[in-house]
Amino acid sequence: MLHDTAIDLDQRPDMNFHFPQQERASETRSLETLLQEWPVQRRRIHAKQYVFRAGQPRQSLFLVHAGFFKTCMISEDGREKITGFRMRGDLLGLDALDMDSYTCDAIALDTGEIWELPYAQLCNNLPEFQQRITSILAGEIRRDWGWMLTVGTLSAEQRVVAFLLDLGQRLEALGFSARRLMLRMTRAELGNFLSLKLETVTRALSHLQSQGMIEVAGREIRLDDLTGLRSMVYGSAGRSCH
Amino acid sequence: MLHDTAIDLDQRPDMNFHFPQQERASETRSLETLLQEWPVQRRRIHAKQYVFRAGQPRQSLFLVHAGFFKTCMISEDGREKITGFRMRGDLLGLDALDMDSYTCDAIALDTGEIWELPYAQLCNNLPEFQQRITSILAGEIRRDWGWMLTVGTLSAEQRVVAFLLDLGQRLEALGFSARRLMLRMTRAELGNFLSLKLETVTRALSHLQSQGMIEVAGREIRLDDLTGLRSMVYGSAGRSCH
DNA sequence: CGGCTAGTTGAAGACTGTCAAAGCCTGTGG
DNA sequence: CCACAGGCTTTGACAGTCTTCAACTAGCCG
Repeated sequence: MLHDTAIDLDQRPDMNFHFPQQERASETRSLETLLQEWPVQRRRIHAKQYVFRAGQPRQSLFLVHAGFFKTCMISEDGREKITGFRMRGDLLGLDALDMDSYTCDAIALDTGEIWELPYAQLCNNLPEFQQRITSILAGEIRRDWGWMLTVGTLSAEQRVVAFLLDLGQRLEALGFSARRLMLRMTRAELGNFLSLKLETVTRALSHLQSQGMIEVAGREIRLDDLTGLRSMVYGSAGRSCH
Repeated sequence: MLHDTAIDLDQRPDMNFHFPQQERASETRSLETLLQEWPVQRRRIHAKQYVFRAGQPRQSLFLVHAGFFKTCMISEDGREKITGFRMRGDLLGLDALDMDSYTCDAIALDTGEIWELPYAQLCNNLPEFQQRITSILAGEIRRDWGWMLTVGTLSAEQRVVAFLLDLGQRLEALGFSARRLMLRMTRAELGNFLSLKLETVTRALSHLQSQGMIEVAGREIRLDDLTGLRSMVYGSAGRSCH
């Protein structure tokens, strides 16, 4: 296995690796720091388990401590959309802060651990907390807009590349390798997030591999040509979709 | 002209219409109520004028008081994505609350007026304010996710219908007709928001008109068959795109 | 071993994009 | 007042990317 975000929690009791000067990372550290004085409730979660479902009464916010999660919305008529993949340091339930029931599903993609944050309590007692939440919310909006831009203006293959690069970057911020990725989601889930069909994702990965830019072995993906990959997304190459 | 959100501000000095029990509307009212004791700076804006640009130092938050705006992101290589159309009661600059420069552009699509909110000051002096902002941010995330779902899972024509219905609903919440829409954006802008080309938008509108569901006259659009339109989006009809 | 899920690959088809031309509307200027 | 330029919209024909449908393989587990 190339790397592992979730298993062996107990062998690695404190995963406080170096945190690069990333915006997200610094926010996260502060959050975890803030929480050290608070008796947060930890919860172990297994793959395919729901952290919460849309419609359930909202009690808390959840901080991902380990593992890999997806959040997704389902329309009345059954259309589903994954709104994001969440890992250590991410918060689950942000979208429902002002509601009394959750508005999306949060589902574990592998074994993990989440910390339950009593939102109202923390707001009242920790002056910094609300401000921090505001920052995180704004960051989530920027991230969403970034994906709207990516999905709306790039070709299938470019979207896949953008996803791989983003995932690598996020993993790197957590102290893992940015080039050796272990996908925790199926091709269908990845496609759903990128607004592609699973076959298209497969084809994109195969094609990238045939070009020598990545190496694919099921869900293990190695990024061989980072600069090449970046130029596919940020460079002027690619079909002018908009 | 079917209706008008922007012009004749002065003939209509106080547009405090009835506010339905919409989540957004109630938030908005509170905001405007809160602000009555504060000397906000009003600014008149004309079509195509920027409220702010990405990269400019962030000073304030802007509340749209009248007019129609778009917010959009532009990638380094020039790809552009409209992240939303904003009207009375919406806030501009939310995405950059924790940054010291704006991260998107905000551009007026017609004449309007915005109120400049000194964010830091209001946070410090109005206990409710920060909480309200949190709610609005969470609402924005839900809205974004909703559009990600719409754009990611519906066909071109369905997306256009979803947009028209949403716009009608928003206008209704402001006291206007939900069936007589005056589009303030070009076909290209509408297409950009929906991740479609302008020709596709035109074709969708033409086709809907040929089916007798709407009536198109340039940017004036009348929704003739609301239930039919709704069934196109929420019903099980439409190609199974995902 | 059989069944199941996940992934890969191929061929055909569909929706949407691309390119092009023409109509429409507005505002400007003669 | 009309002409004209420029931007926006509409429509058509064609092309292309992505989806759809299908078959096949691989890995996992009872």
